[in-house]
Amino acid sequence: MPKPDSFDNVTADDVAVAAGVSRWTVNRAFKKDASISPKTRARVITAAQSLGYVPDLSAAALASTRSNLVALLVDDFANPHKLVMLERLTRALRSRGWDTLLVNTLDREDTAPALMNASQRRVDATILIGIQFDDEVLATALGARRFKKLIIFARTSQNPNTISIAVDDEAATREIAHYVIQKGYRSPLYMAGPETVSAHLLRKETFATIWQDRFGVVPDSVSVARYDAMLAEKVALEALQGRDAASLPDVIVCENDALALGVVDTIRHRLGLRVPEDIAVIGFDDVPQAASPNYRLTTYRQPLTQMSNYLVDVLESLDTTSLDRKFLGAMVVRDSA
Amino acid sequence: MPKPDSFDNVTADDVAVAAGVSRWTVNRAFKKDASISPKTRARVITAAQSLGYVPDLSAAALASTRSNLVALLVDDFANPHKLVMLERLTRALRSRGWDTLLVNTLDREDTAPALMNASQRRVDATILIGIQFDDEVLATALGARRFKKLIIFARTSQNPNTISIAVDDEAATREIAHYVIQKGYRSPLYMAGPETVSAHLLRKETFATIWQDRFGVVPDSVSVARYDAMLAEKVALEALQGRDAASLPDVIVCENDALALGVVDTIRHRLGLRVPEDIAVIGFDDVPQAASPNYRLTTYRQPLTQMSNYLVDVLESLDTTSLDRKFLGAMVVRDSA
DNA sequence: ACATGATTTGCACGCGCGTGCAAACAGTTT
DNA sequence: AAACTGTTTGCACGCGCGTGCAAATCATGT
Repeated sequence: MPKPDSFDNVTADDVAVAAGVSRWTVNRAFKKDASISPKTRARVITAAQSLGYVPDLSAAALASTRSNLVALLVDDFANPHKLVMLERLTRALRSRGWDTLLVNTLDREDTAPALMNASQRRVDATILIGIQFDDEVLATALGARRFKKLIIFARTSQNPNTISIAVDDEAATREIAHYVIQKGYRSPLYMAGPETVSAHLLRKETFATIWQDRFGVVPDSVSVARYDAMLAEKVALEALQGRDAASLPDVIVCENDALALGVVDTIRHRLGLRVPEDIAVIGFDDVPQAASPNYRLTTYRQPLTQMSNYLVDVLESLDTTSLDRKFLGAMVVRDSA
Repeated sequence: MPKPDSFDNVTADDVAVAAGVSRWTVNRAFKKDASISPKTRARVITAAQSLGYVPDLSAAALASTRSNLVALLVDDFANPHKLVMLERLTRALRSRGWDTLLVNTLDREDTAPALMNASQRRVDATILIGIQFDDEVLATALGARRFKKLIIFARTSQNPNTISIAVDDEAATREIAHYVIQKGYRSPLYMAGPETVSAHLLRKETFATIWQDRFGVVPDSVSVARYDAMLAEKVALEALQGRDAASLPDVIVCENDALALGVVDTIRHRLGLRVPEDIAVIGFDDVPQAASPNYRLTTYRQPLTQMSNYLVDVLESLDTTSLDRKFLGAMVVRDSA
């Protein structure tokens, strides 16, 4: 049973004497594109392996201006899509040599401390994939110049000095709206998620605009305080129960799948109606469950892998500090609408 | 647009001159239980705030033997329970001052590099919540003495020099088995997940033993290569289709909810049968969807919050390097069995 | 063999803070 | 006022590596 103090610290110096080179040559051997001859590198690596040496990245971070570390600020854990995002992002980051600090933004008040926390670890960038941050906090963070890069992922931010990498909500919603119209639905209900101040999904507004342009009326809508299927169930029930068949919507367009799944459950199990025959449902994100034979949800898929890889590109570009990049996804038509 | 090089570095020295104290006093002011008078601490904090200073944790980690950082090695992202685990763990860790390095173990071969990677960041502990690591990798890691603590969370490991914090699988399975028996089911099918060498769920073995003791026969079982509802759907279909009613199981006991959800879908949508009338289903974990009106899954809930907090206790206890702690959960009876 | 240019190697200094101890200080007692 | 005790503050040194440049080495041509 090794005692904690027996934790050995093989440093580059140890490897240096073993390989008969200087300490700097040792570190060079572990650095891509470093000026070192293949022979010495091989010798150093061999010596390092026999000693069990690996470079200490936290010392490297201290000495240089880069850490190869990013902070990922997350909340909204009730949304199954978060798991997919986490997987895709960490995969892209790790496979290209970046480490990820996962920060659970505990509640709305914790956003500022969480940002601070990230900066204390010398991260090269802070990525926001939550929904709780607001303009004020963002502005403060940017004002303190503590962040090399502030990246808002999968949401659009109008904030300058901010990098946003997201799906083109307008184009996506246009596609959805046209599908709804083409399928002959005429009394839609839009179910939106929580309102965030600084980073936004333009879905609801876009849908409303398109609908109004076409039919002259603003479609009904409801809003759910969290992206949570169970909450969406409740809200949908409150919005729909007691209505007679004629006054029910013929389609419910949801801001994302988390909401849509709850809506489908309510339609079937609380209202005793059929999807899509009585009420159709459309989601957004194409979470894994959307494909289940139970839901067969018609939805819209974001190119998450592509977006994640682009994010790493941005990390590696030294100068980018402000950007608003949009990606096109694709509709996934199944049976729910 | 602030240039990257304008990234200011307020250090403790700057605060020291501003507050008229030494640099060490500044760092003490930010350290709990440090020997410093309330007055000077207040003065220092004020000066620090006006300068926008926060201690640099990566420098602190370099200078001391502790980093307040843990690595969390994850895979198995198809399992929705992972999201719950991530939330609970990061919440417990962060609210008690620990930061989390999220490492996506890309594939089985990546486990060793991932462990290495964690050690390069000077983490105080490495937590495994994935399922891909095997004995060999673990032994190597432990042999290299690069880890102060190796914690296996939500799985049991017989490996010495390892800390495992998990639910008591035997007790849980016993409870489930007794429920099955008491409800009158007599031809169960056990659906197990992938076999992992080093950390194990004792569920299947326990269930089989209990059943055999009671009825003298080993229950049928199938195994699914990943905790993935879609894959479970397929495996269940292959196992069940073509059988006549008499030879179908009356209950399918699943190693966890990820599998159980897929099984329910198959029973209903591929076989056209009812749950629980034709075939009952039992899961494990109580993932959020298990409560949906669509599934109403009977399952077993692990005390994740309690387990997470205990994990932090272990982190804070300096000497623990080997431990096997088990928690009791509770059955959640719904409609699926 | 010598000169030339290209490649490879070595090094002084600093990144920001922790450790452990010694010096300074404050508060109390006689 | 001196002596004593406990608290608060200051400091030399080191954690392991990167930066940028100078020195050394190598490959090549004449």
